[in-house]
Amino acid sequence: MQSGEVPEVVVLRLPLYIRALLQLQREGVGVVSSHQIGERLHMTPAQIRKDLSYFGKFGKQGRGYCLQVLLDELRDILGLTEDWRACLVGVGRLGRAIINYTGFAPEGFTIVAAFDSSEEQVGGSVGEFTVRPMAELADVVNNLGVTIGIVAVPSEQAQNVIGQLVDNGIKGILNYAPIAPYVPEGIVVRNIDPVLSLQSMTFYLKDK
Amino acid sequence: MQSGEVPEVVVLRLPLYIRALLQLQREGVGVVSSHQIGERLHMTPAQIRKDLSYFGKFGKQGRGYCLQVLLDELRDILGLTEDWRACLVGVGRLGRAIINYTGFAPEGFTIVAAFDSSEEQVGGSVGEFTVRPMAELADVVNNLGVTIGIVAVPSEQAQNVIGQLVDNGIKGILNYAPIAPYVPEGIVVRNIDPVLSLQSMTFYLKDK
DNA sequence: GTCATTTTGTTACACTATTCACAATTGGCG
DNA sequence: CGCCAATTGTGAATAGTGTAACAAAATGAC
Repeated sequence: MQSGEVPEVVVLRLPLYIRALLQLQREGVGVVSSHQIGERLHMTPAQIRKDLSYFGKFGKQGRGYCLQVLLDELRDILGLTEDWRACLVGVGRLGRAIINYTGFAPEGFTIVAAFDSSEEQVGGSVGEFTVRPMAELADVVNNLGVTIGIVAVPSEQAQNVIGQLVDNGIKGILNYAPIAPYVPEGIVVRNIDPVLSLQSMTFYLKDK
Repeated sequence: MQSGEVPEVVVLRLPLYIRALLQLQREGVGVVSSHQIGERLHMTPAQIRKDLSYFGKFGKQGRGYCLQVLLDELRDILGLTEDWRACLVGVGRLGRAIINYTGFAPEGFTIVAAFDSSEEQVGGSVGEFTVRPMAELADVVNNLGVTIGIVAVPSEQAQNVIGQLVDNGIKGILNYAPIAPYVPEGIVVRNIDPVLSLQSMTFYLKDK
């Protein structure tokens, strides 16, 4: 299956399906229908079936999907059987919160190094990490097998930092800075931006 | 202009335009073209013009947009001329990070109260706030003019907390818990979920 | 004042995404 | 065994989004 032929919207939904399946699994469900999944996620069953059909046939007519099989397939499709290593850049308030965030590890994402471009931070310790200078980026990428960079620096520095990450071989960027970064073709960016979310929310809240 | 006739994708992009305009303003630009905005955001000028056309005519042919006018118009469209008050529920690690986050205030979003459902947290202090019990929710909504709830509780509690917020008159939810919450018609939800972002990212990173 | 240049707002078109609807199966039950 | 109810996978229909292209208008040069 070539990534190119699967619409990105579909890929973005696959993790939701995994979530729903895990939830149902905890409740003891062993065989699951597109209808049940859709209920959890407030989506139509048709969309779920259509999305899955991009990757193969995983269900049985009249019956549904074997939960465990579908879960494994989805994890495989998304590459979640590997362990993914990330480095953090920026150990200010936000960066420290990200390092202490316990939601990444259970899903197979591990932060293995912390960087900062400010002299004052370098050498200090954050959680279990000693803060490294940006100069050690190449080392870390090559020796610790890091493929993902998490960016938590002020917006003025973010584009520059992202450039450095990419130049040193990072393939994916999780960007917490409020900018629309430029990256070369083939680099994957995901932006986390609660302010944007609030700013679009108010459109629907005003005049009420 | 009815909200109903403006596609949501368009509304989601408006805050980006504001961002780009602010950036250009800081650089001393006074008149701006859709091409310049598009450059900043890596979007086509046509899309920007089309999006703006849902709300009116703000530009001059041959010249572009008066930056300040367009900025004010966009802020008005999104309801960002008001000040928005939010309450936080959940003062664990994540909640504390959100309270200390400095990105909300400059954009007109203020957290005015902090809640927690655990007895141990209630009465304690977080930043400048004394943690309140959920029972005070109605009071706060009515007396402090809170319209937005920020949810930073464990996933098992999230749906329940969101239900309480909605029952007490909250209109918008910024949800940091990894669930797809159910809310009644008319309530606006935005989810912040970095794990989902990473899980869809790896689809494009694997096998490289 | 005229002309070349720029850039908007908008219409028409191409592309993408979602929903519908149904044949094909499956499993359970009497 | 044969029938009923459930549910998949998918092609066709519908709905939604983005892009291209252009007339109209504004500017500035000469």
